Amino acid sequence: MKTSRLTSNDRAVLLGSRLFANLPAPAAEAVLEGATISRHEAQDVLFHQGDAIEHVFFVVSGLVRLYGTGKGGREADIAVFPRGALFGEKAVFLDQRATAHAQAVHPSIIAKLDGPRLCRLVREEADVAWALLELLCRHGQMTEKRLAEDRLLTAPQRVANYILGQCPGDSPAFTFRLPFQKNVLAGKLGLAPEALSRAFSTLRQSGVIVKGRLIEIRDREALERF
Amino acid sequence: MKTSRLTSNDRAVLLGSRLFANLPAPAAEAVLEGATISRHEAQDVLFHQGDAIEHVFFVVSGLVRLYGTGKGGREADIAVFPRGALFGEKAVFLDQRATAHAQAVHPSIIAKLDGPRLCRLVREEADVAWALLELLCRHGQMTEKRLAEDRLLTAPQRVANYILGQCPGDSPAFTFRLPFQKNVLAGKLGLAPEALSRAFSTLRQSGVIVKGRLIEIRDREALERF
DNA sequence: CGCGCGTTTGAGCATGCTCAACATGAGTGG
DNA sequence: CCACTCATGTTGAGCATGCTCAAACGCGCG
Repeated sequence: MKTSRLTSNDRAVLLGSRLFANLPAPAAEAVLEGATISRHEAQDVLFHQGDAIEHVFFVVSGLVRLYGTGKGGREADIAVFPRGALFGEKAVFLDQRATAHAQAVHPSIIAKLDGPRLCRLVREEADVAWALLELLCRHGQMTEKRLAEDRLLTAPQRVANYILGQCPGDSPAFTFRLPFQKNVLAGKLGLAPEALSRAFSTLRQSGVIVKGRLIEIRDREALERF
Repeated sequence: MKTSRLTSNDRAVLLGSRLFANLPAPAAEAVLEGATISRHEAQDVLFHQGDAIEHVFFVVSGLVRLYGTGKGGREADIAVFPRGALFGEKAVFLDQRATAHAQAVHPSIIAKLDGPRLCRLVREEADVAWALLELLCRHGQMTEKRLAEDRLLTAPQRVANYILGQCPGDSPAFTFRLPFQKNVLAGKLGLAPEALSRAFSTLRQSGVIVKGRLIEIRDREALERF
């Protein structure tokens, strides 16, 4: 892992992300001031539970998973962050240590925003505060939704749900490409890889065809009924 | 359910809660401006998934649970809010409809803060924005922690965890009273009531004695090992 | 006293995990 | 371009956990 300054491409990705979308340019620039970039190989651990966190992390490219650990080295994914996602902000704002581990799933470029500086900006710049408030609300809702899903849905239902979440508004049939290995999807859905595989098998009879990372849905209705 | 203005006792509870703890008096007053109070019987539904939400809710007294529903009327608790807790804020700030149902578990007094007004205050008053940001961070962390627990811990482990969370810092033995029925605890922990009962049975051999709502822990170490 | 709710206990069952074997596929080097 | 290799994905069998359904229990309250 090595650290450097932002390239102009990095800046473009950052400024184009949801967080910055509704932020006036000066405020956005202020947030980026002092940010650094680091590159990580797949499997690199960005931080461990209990680490002191001094930065808010932003995925410029790649994929990062946030996970907790239990007895015997068992791991459970809490969230998976694609390009454009922000994480680590809760620990920073609460001035706490990390409550989970973070690991790069793909080779990743990560922007690190200066934590204390961001805290100050939040207190001073209403626009920044509002942007982060919205972001936290969205994160919170995602997590709550996932919690409810875990408790309500079977494996095939969760997978069906995920697939429907990937598909555009109303088309009855469509195809898309998984943005990561099935491995990772299984973790995200709280399933063992074998369970995911079997869930896909089950869904085949509802018109879901899986070829590698390509998912083809023939009958949206059937999926929704699941 | 009937609606009225805040009593001075209501104000006291609100101003003493975590949200207002670090808020200067004028800002706190501004937040409370226009708030109303409503009383609810146990089992009353405050709102359903999909309802338009115009208020941020605050539990002055009683207990409220937030839950999602699945096929066949199955329910899964997302959170349980005791006195002093705030909820509904995510839907309000994102200007969305409710993503879950809320139901009074005990007879409850609920303060309703005017949503649009609060949004405006957040944008104008840095103190208010910061207070809500912290609150959202705490909520988010709780939810994430629960998600990880669900996926990592068995029923007895979750119960042991809950018990340890209720106990003061370091005492090796202690006793406390459940703040609600076992029923509700089961929901909060994502268990069927029967599973909770059996978990308590299991924990008996680790020095946990349950008499009605009274929980007595003889050996804290044994619980942590679980 | 008896009704009703909350809790406990029991038995059977479904879901998903573990472990292991096997298949597939991508990447590497000859 | 093929062969080899390692990682990834699939399939199978057995098992553990927790859910469902049903019945008994206990306690509070009319």
